[in-house]
Amino acid sequence: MVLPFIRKLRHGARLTGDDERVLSSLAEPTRSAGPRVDIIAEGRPLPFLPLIIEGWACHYRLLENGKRQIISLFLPGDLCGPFRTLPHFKNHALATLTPMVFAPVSFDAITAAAAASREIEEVLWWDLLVASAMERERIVSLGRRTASERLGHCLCELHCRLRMVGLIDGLSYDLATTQADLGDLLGLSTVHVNRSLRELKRAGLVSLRGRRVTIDDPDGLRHFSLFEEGYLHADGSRSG
Amino acid sequence: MVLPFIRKLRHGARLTGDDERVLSSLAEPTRSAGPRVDIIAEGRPLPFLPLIIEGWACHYRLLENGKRQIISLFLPGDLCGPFRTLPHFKNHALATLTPMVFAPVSFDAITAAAAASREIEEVLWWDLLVASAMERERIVSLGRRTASERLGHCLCELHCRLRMVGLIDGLSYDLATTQADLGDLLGLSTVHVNRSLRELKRAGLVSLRGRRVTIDDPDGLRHFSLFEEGYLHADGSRSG
DNA sequence: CGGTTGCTTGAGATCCATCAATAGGAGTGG
DNA sequence: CCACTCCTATTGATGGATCTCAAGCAACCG
Repeated sequence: MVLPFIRKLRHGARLTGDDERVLSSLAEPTRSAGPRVDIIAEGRPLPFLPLIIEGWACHYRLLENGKRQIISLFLPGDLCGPFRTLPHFKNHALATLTPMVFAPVSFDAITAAAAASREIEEVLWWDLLVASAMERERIVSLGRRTASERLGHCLCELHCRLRMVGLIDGLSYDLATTQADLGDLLGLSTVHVNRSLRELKRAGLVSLRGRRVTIDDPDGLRHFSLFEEGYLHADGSRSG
Repeated sequence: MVLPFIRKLRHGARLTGDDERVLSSLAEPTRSAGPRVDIIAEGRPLPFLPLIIEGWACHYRLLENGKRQIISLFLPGDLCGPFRTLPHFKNHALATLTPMVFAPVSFDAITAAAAASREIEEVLWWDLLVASAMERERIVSLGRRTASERLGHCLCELHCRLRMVGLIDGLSYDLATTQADLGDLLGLSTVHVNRSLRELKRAGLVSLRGRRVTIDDPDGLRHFSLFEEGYLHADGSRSG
C-alpha cells in the first residue's frame, strides 16, 4: 500500500524509489489519537511535525471572546506545518477532528532527508508552497466570497485534495467534519453553514447522504464558487 | 544608514558584520516604481523576489465578480514572498500602493547567501515564518473579528511592523494606504472602513491627522482588537 | 430508554454592503 | 490666482447577508 503522503508528493516531483523509501521511513512509527483531541496545545513550540496517515486534523485558534477559527485543515498525507521551524516559534493548537493515525516526524529526520536528496528537498518546498497557497486562498474566501461561495469552494478544494491521495470515489467523498467545524473554518455560524448547504443542494450542485458528499455538477459548482484549482498543483503541472 | 531589511532581520537573529554585508548586497541594484503599479502580473512565475527599500506594496487577487482581496501587505524591509520558489508556481499580482523603491533580488543570490551562512539561512526562515504567521492571523481576523476589531488589529500590527524598521514616531506613523485599500485588505467596504475608523476615534483609541495615525490608547486598542503581538516576534524573543 | 450530539428550520436582530450625495485636497491648466 | 477635475474621505438611507436565540428532530450510545 502506498502512503497518502507519497501519493500526494508524487504530484509535486518525480521521486525515485530511494526518495520514496526515505520519505516512507519518516512515517514511522505511528501514534493514534481519538476524535476532538488536542495533539499540540496552543503556544507551545512544536516538538515534532505530525504527518497524518489517517483521519483529519486542524490548526485552530481560540479568541478571548470565545470564538474559534480553524486556520488550516489537514487530511491524510498532510504535514501539519512547515517542514522547518525555529526556537521560540510557538504553534497554534493542533487538534484532531476524527480518530487519527499519525507519525510524529522529527525535524532532524526531515532535515536529513532534505539534505540527502535534492528531489526530497524540492518536494518538501512544493508541499509547503501548496499549503501556503491554500491559506492565501482562504483569505480570499473569507474576505470576498459569500457564505455559499465559500462553502462551495471548500467542497471543491476538499475533492481535489482527497483526489490527490486517492480518497475519493468519482465525485463523492466522505466529509469528516461537522457543520460546526465547517463554520469555524469558513467564518460562519453553524446555522448559516446549514442554510448555505441547503442552497447548494437546491441548486443541484451537490448532494449529501449522511457524511457522504457528492458533487453533482462539478462545472457548475466550480463556476458558482469561483474555484480554480491551479493553486493546489494537483495536475502534475511540474511537467507542463 | 541601515537598511530597513537589516533592521528587521536583527529581530530574528544575531547577525555578524559579514552576514549583514552579504544581506545588504542583496539589496542592490534598486528600481523605482510609481504608486498603484503592478510590479508582477497575476499568474506569472516570479522572475525575482522584490525587496522593499521604500514604500508599500501588496499581493492581491481580483475575482471574476470584480471584487479585490489584498492577500499580504508589504512594508519597507519586506521580501515580497517566500525566499524559495519552484518552477510552475504562479504568483499573485504584486502591486505598489505608494511610490516604491525596491531591489529585484535573484533567487540564486538568496540561495547562495543562505548556503554561505547558517545565520542567514535561519533568519530567512525566521522572516518566512513571521510572514506566514501574519497571514494566519489575518485568517483569524477575517473569520472571527468584527470590522472595528479587524481595523484596530491591523493598526496595531502596522505599528509593530513599522517599529521593527524604525518608521514610527512614538505612537504615530504614516498610514500609506487609502481607506479603499484597507477595505480590500480587511474584507470590508470602503464606507464601512470609514465608519469603523470613526468608531475607534470616538472611543478615544486612535486619532488621525491626514494620513498620520496616532494610537492614543495602546492598551485599550490592543485589548479591544484582541491583538497579541507575539506572532510578529518583534521582541527579540530568540533570546528568551 | 434517556442523554448527548449533530442537523434542520423559523423569527427577529445586527452587522455590513450598496447606493447616493456632499465635502475636502491635490494637482493642472488657463 | 482661479476654475476645473480627480481622488479620497465622509455621511445618510436602505436593503441584504448573516448571526443569535430558540425549538424540534434524528441518530447514536450507554
